[in-house]
Amino acid sequence: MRLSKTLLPTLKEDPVEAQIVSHKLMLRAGMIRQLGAGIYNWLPLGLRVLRKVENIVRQEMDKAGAQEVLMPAVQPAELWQETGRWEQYGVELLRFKDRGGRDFCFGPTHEEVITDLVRNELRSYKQLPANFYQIQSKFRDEVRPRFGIMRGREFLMKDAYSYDLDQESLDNSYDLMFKAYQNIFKSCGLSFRAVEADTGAIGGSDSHEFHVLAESGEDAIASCNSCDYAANLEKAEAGTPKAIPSPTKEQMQKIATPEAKTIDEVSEFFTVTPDKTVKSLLVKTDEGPFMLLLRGDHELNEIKASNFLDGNNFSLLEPEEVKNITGVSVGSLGPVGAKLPVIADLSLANNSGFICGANEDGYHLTGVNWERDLPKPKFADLRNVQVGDSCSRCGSGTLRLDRGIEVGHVFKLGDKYTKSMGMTVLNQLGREQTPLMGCYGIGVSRIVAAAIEQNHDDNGIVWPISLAPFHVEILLINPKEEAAANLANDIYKQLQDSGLEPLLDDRNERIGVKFKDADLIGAPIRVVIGGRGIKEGAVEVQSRVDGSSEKVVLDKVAELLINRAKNLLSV
RNA sequence: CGGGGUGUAGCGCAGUCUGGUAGCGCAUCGGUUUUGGGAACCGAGGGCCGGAGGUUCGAAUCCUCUCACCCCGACCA
Repeated sequence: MRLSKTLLPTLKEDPVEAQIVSHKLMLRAGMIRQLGAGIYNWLPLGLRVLRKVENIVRQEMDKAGAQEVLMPAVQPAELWQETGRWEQYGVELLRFKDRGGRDFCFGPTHEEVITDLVRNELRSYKQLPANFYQIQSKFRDEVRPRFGIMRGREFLMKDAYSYDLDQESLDNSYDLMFKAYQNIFKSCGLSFRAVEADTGAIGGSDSHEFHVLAESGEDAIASCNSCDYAANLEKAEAGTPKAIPSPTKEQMQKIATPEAKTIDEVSEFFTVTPDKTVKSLLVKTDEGPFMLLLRGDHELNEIKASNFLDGNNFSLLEPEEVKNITGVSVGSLGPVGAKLPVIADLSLANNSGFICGANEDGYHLTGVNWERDLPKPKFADLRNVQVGDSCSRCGSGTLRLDRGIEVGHVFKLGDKYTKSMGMTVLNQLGREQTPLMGCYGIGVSRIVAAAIEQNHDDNGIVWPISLAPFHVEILLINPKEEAAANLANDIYKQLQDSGLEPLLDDRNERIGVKFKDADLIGAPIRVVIGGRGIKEGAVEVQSRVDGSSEKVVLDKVAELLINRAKNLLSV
């Protein structure tokens, strides 16, 4: 591609609306432009990268035996009503009516559409297992779109849906996808991690997320330093920490603590570390209010709590509600004498002599013991794991926390959709049987942003070659110098003929501008061609990755560039 | 949905408090000189000052309503 004939509007300054590196760089490098909140135009440079990701995904999906289809973006409400999701899905589902007043939505996902298709077309167990995928624009009316295409409302997604006759076959299909995903992210040149995940409202048994590790990630990932356990913080199981025994066999005492409300204040008041204290939180579900107990230095995991309580509409109570229900302020709540059902985190099971609120404003209890001072409550894993916690899987390792960007998610859905939509096939016995389903998503457009988060420096993007919009950039210092221009054109053509994608900066710009833009755009290899080099009989080949450069004699340049690019591509 | 902020040239902003029909830098176009890390000079074009209504002799500026976008929080297959 010749830069003189390409829309590549680079920006010198950081756009004010961009918060994270990838968003800034995508705007500055002229890859995208915003049209509305969470909605973006893809310019030529950005589209080239997007297509690279798409093709990698397509190749691996095909290799794994999935069949590509293309479903409509616009879907009739009837399908969603069949599975009940028309009501359940909430505000993120963009709904609208057609001319005749019929309800439609812009698809945020396609379980209903694909299941409708296959229930009409698949009749026999002989047609299973089957896996269909598409690469398509989705729309989710995010409450708060942000970070450019990282969390946009319209985005490009690869979604795949598998159908199997039984659990064993589903496990196998899931495994195939899991491996395909590893190949995909590896091919994209990303540093990633597969982690166990909560299945959320979509339901199902097993679920893994694939995360690109990056500081700007919106998710926290816990992983063990000894075994291969890794999980989203939402899901990560807490091991049981060592009991914190009471320093003395003291009796329970009520102490006036007029100024101490928060855990920090209470710990300071009693001059103990926060892990000697217990915090009491009030939550509610449809079933009513509950009191949850956590060690003072621990944090509530609302997903675990919500799953354990098994009610809908889980939420923390507001301070005013707490006061209304218990007659006590938030800062003095405690389990002794509490009239609500109490559930305590596992880490408290063996503790004794702890400090907690006295259920009376301005007072705390010290030296509290289970059974002696209050009945033993139910125990459950309610907290977020912390750095340094022992691993619940292997018991010997400890956990670390990293930030991750979720770029893929695989689920075993079971019969949730096939059953509600009445999909059956005939089995070996000639009986109707409801197949089991799996679904597998990849955020194609998000991968572009994630790749930049992981591959950039102060000057711009440093593409892994598999995603690079161009393999080699040729910087022609002065297009008016005929010898240099001829050489540049000649190299350009040779690169193209060898199947590579070169970018020729043949603009009538000063070399400084070209260098700056080349840094931004981030082609892995570049070559600088000017009159001086031609006179010396050698031009400079540079690496965007490590900034190294070397002089190469003129008649070897094209060959060297081709070999170098192909080497990088084959790794 | 709650809180905060911003809308003035393609981009970044000043002007708004204190009303007199708009300015700076970058970018763009023409010219001259330059040409190995974001050039210099000369000249030029480009604005329903987010929108609607109101106050006023007169509104980017004051008032009312509205729309859009950004940030924090809540929420989140």
